[in-house]
Formats: sequence, structure tokens, C-alpha cells
Amino acid sequence: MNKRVSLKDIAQKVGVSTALVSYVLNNKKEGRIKKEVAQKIRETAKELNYRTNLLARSLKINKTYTIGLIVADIASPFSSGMARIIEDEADKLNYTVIFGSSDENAQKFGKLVDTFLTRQVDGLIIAPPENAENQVFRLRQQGLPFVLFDRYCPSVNTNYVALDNYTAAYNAVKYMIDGGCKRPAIVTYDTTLFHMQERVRGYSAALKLSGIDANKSWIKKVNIINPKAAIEKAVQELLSLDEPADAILFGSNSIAVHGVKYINTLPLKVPKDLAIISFDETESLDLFYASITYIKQPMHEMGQLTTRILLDCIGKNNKVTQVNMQAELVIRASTR
Amino acid sequence: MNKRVSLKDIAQKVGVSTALVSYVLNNKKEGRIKKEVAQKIRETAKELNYRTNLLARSLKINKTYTIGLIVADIASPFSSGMARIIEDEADKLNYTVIFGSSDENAQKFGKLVDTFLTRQVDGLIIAPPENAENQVFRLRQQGLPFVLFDRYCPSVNTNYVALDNYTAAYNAVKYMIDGGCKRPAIVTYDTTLFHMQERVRGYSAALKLSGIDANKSWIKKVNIINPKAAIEKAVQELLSLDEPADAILFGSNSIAVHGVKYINTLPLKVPKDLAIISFDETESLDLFYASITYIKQPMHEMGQLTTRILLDCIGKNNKVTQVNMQAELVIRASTR
DNA sequence: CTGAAAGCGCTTACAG
DNA sequence: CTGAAAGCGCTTACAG
Repeated sequence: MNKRVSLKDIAQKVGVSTALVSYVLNNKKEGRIKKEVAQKIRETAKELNYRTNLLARSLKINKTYTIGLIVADIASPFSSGMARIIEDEADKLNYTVIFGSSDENAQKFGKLVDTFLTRQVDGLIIAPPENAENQVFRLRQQGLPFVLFDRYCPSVNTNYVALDNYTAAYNAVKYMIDGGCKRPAIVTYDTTLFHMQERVRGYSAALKLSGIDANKSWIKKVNIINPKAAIEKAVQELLSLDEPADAILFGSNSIAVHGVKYINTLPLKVPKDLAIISFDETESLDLFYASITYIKQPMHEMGQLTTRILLDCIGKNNKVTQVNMQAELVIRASTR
Repeated sequence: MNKRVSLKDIAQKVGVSTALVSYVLNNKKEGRIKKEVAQKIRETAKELNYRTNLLARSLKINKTYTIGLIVADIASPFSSGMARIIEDEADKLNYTVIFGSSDENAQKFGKLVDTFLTRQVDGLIIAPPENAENQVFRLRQQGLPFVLFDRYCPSVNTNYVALDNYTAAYNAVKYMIDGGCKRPAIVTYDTTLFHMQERVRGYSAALKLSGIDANKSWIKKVNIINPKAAIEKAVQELLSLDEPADAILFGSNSIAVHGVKYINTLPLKVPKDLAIISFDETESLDLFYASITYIKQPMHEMGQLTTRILLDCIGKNNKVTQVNMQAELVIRASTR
């Protein structure tokens, strides 16, 4: 590995102090430095292929221009899509992002927070897993800027950018009911994650306000880990009721994928016998004979906003910004 | 933001030197330090919630325990899947990964390399875009450890982990020919990227060795940016030949997705009228009536190996490791 | 207009 | 067994 060139090398070659070199290269004290000297310094820096040692600078100025991103799993489309948007937005202000996957596990989550703190990130963007309220609370007390996205903890007063999941679910179910469905069901994860509970709450409200008697067996919750079999079972049960469900809201796109693939093996017809709506888009279902109506999150806006709020907070960490974005119901062929 | 506690704070509280604290916390000079003192130092560190300042350490030891990952687009399944595998493997040795997306653009690629070098990464994992040979070559001269994956530049003698694309394509096409196909076509990207050219080379070799007269119009190349329309046109042309193609090898999973979606709108039957094989898996096609036969890359092994080779090289950057992995042809319903 | 010097928070060779 | 001190490569208040 070749020796890196430092400010000192440039200073020696030009015959000035390292201070002066630093000033010139950082465009400080402009106009107060002789043009020729500045010129010469810049030339030499270029010639020697000088590159600032960010480590040293960061140590001195106590700022790393790095943000940490904690998602559930970087390999999932939602997480990696967000990562990309955040990457681009952060890059505009010369921030680099380091990432980690929590696997919906509070302990792994804690380890990641710890790693990122040790690495002196300037801030964090976090999709907190279940049971991480305490850790988020402690983080808040530490004073490091961070913003939650996708999920948030209502008990902790922090920045967040989330979907108005209640309204999104409400509107979706209402739409199905208005379309003639009498027995709408929901299949979602068995979790205490607030954003998921909001979806169920929106579902229930839609039934209530439409005068439909809620039936407990219409709400199916499956374990978030390896849910395939449980989802199939849930759908099967919903369709085997004395009065079978005639509409299903799938609580996430991955649930929808398993659910619809299973439904595809059944003789029933969508949307005539069964209406379907999915939370989030699912390219994987594009070949299903009835294109799936879905709840569209404004991913791009959410990612950008999340990043901007964080960068705003870095340096002047005062206000708390909480955003609940509205979803759009994209109506396609799986609903009437 | 709360003041961080430093070695000095611990040293003062315990009444020893910072050197001693450093030794204890890093488990150096074990056994040569009084047990009680060591104990006391550890307790105090814990009590004050001490966290090493990695910046300072890195500056001193000239090692950041960070690796940079440059992919085409972190939002794509291949890239994010790899990212996840690399994350896990790197974590085992306490490395953190920072990432960036090149968008298949050599200039963006150069900017990312530059950013990562400035951030003093210990090494790089790179999927180089087209026209980046020079940059890879220069990187090689710099002496920073790195390993290419997925693609590589045959003109530069570096570490890489790639698929044996030639054999993979050869076997796939050979399989279709053995199954009775007379006029196999290939739809792939119009690119000078070596790994893609290898796929075409494998395709051509299979025709030749099977005694099939190659027909130039069987090879369709589409632009890598926004290829949807071009792919549909390519498929349409292949099927409109006087003697239409009766088999298609899609050069990537995203090409296959567009291609098969289009084919799904046509009256022809897969695999009777047309056999299909895709490079890489494509969950998006799971609902197609004939499950797609595909060329499976050993993603997990590739990701792990790539990371291990890099970490091996960091610190003792001597040998060059080049790995061409064998793909597996996963035979399903889209071929006879 | 420019430089000497302190200091960010560590590690480690050296001395005792 | 322990500590004083140098140094990693920067930035910046201060002095002239």
C-alpha cells in the first residue's frame, strides 16, 4: 500500500506551513492568502494526488459525515429501495451511509446501534424492530440525532416519518365494502409493532363505520418468521368459514405474495368471489390474472424526507419532526 | 449531544495513566497488570459507559475496520442480496460496510472509489461497471486490497469471484438443444461487460458444438438502460422470423421478467412452442404457468468467498485469488 | 498575509 | 507492574 501524502508533504514541497495548506484546501481565509501561494499549493496537492484524511479531520472537528442506516433486512425490496433513496439524498450533502440489518431482532438492533455509535456516525436512520422502545428511548437521551422511519414508537417523542397506516387500511377496506364486499378479512403479522397494529385498527374501523358486524375469525395473524405455511392456512380458514370471507387485505407485500400464490391454486375467481388488496406493491404478482389493487406508500418522498430531517437535525438538534404520510390506493383488477 | 467519555476520564477517576487503561481495555499485557487495577478500570469503564473512539484508534493504527461495497444499484435484488451476505460475513470479523451504487456508470463509480479511499476503507468489494478497466487498473497500482465480484476485467490481474458464465450459458443452451430445440436464441444486454460477453460466447459455442448453423438474428442485444420496450421488440422479432426461434436464453433475470411478461400475452405455449431459460432466479415469474428453468448462481458462497478473500488480503496483501464458480441449471417447467 | 502550537482521543515503544 | 511521551493527520484560535 503506497504511502499517503499528507498536508505536511505539501507544505514541505511548497515551503509553507501545514496551516496554510489546510486553509487553502478548505477555502478558508480566501482573499487573505497570496494568490500565487494558494495557486502553488493547489497545484502541488493535485500533483501529489493529495486526499484529505477524513479520519483525522473527523477526530478534530467531531463530525464524520456518516449516517447509519438500520433496516430489518437490506436484502428485502422495501429496505433496499429505501437504502437507495437515502444513499442518493445523503450523497447530495456529502454524507456516506453505513448500514446494518436487524432481522427484526431487538438484540441485533442494539448491537448495530452500538457499533454505529462507536463509529461516531453523525446520525441514524432507523426502522426499529419489535421490543426496541427502551433502546430508542435511551438513544433519545444520548442526544444523537436520529429519525425513525416506517415504524415508530408512540411512547417515545422522536422524529419519525411513517405512513398513516390507520387511514390507509381504513380506505382500502372501505373501498372493498363500497364495492359490495360483506365479509372483509385481514391477514397480517402477529406483532406488537405499532404500524402493523394501526393497519388492523384501520381495518376494524372501516367495518364498524360501515355497519358490518366484526367477526373475530376474520382477523388472521401470522408469525413474522417463515410465514408461508401460516399464511396459506389463514387464507384457507378464511375461505372455509360457514360464510367465507369475500375480501382480504394483506398486511404486507410479502404476505400478499404467499397468499395470492395460494389463492392462484384454488378454483375461486378474483375479484368476483374474492377481492384482494395488498399493502405495498408486489412485482412478484404481476403475472396473476387479476392485477392486484394495492396501497402505495410514497417511498421516494418518505426516503428523502427522512434523510432531510436527519441532516437538518445534525448540528442543530432542536425540534422534533413527526410526519404521517398519506398512502394512495392504486386500484387495479383484484377489486370490484 | 452528551459529552463522550474518553480514556482520560477513566484514567483520572481510577488514578492511573491513560496508557494503562488502554492496555487493560484492549487486553494487552495481560497478566502483567495487577488484577485489582485491571478490575477497577474495567468497572469504571462500564460505569461511565465508555466506548472506544474508533476514529482516534483508526488514525493511530491506520486501520478502520471498514470495507466499501460498490454495486450497480443497491435497490436491485442481486446487489442487495449480495450486500446482505457480505454484511453478515464482514460482521463476523467486526468489519462494517459502507456502500454506494454506481448505476453502471464509470464516472459515478470513480467518484465512489474516491469517496471510499478518502474514508480510509481497509478494502473494497466491487462490481465494476462498463469502461472502468482503467480505474480498476489504477486502484490495483495504489495497493489497496480489493476484490471484484460478478464482473471482472480480464485485462487486470486482480482478485475476483465470478461465475463461469461461459459454461453456465453453454450448459443451458446445450440442455435446450438436447431437449429438441432447433433454433435457440439469446436476449441479453448490449454491453462490453466481460461477464455478459461470456454468456453469449457460451451460447454460441453450444450451437456450434451441436452442429447448429448459427443465425445472427438469433442474438438480440438490448440497451441496459430502460430495456423493457427493446426486450419486447426483440422477443417479437425472434418469434416473427421465417423460422421462429423455439428457445430463448434470457441473459439476466430482469430481462427474463420483461420477456416472459410479454410472452404471457401471446398465444404460444411454453415449453411446447418455446423453451425458456433465465439467468438467475426471478420470483417475479412464479405465477407464470410454466415455472422458469434458470441458471442458479451460488450467491451465498460467492458473497462469503468474496468477503473472505478481501479480509485475507487486508494486512497481508500478497497473493491474487481468482475464482470462477460453477452455476447450477435448475430445471423446471419452461424447458422440455 | 503567514506560522507555531495546541489538541482531537487514541496506541505503543521505551524507560524505569 | 506502570507512566511519560511521541505521534497518527488534521483544524483553528492566536500571535505577529
